[in-house]
Amino acid sequence: MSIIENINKTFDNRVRLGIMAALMVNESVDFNTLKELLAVTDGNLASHIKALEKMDYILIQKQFIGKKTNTKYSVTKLGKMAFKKHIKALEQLITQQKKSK
Amino acid sequence: MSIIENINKTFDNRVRLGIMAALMVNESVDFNTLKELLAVTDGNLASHIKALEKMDYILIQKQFIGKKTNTKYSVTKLGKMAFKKHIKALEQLITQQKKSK
DNA sequence: ATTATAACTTTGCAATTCAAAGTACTTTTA
DNA sequence: TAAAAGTACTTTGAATTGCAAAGTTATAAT
Repeated sequence: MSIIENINKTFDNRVRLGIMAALMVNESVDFNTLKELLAVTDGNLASHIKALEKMDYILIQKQFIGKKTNTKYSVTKLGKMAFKKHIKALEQLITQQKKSK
Repeated sequence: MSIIENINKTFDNRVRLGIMAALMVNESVDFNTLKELLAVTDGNLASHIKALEKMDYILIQKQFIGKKTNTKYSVTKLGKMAFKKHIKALEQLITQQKKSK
């Protein structure tokens, strides 16, 4: 059993990690807020969002704010579990003990 | 200022993250131990090691154990700093507060 | 009617990742 | 002593990923 097998490949990327982190601490975050937060182009953001949605880690909700369209995202139960597992794996990785032998 | 700018791109990869983690808690680790620990092919490991060495994050030391060649690696001061900064950024990312407004 | 905003999709190139094969050198084994 | 095996790579090549830029659709403001 390798020490890195619990590290989720989906979260290898900084943008996806950032999206997930933002959604873990906020009930929902919209497209432009994420875009600003992560300093990425909209095409790039959209593609990472798509990747997370494909994994069923996040949920897309389209709405209107006044007369403007607004798309917001939230993390699913599965996404929460996956992210927590990832963080735990990172912690273990970092705090692992020296192995003797 | 983006919330992900302190996340080090070099550590986006699980293998490199694993190498660094192993070297942070062990004074040195040799090639075959890393290979086993991370469950990668030797070519793949060698290339990730090379990438870390190129950044001056790790140091290569060749020696003999008995009659066998043995290559071991250790983390440099720069590597330690970079890794710690990365971990700190991850922590901040995860524990960030809801921003109002 | 033109311009702007939102949230994309498409395109296409560049960088990354990885396994597999090849290499050089040494050592062990038959 | 010839063949096999181990160490630590390098090289090759193909697949995947990442990204910016441009294009798209639809509505809204001017």
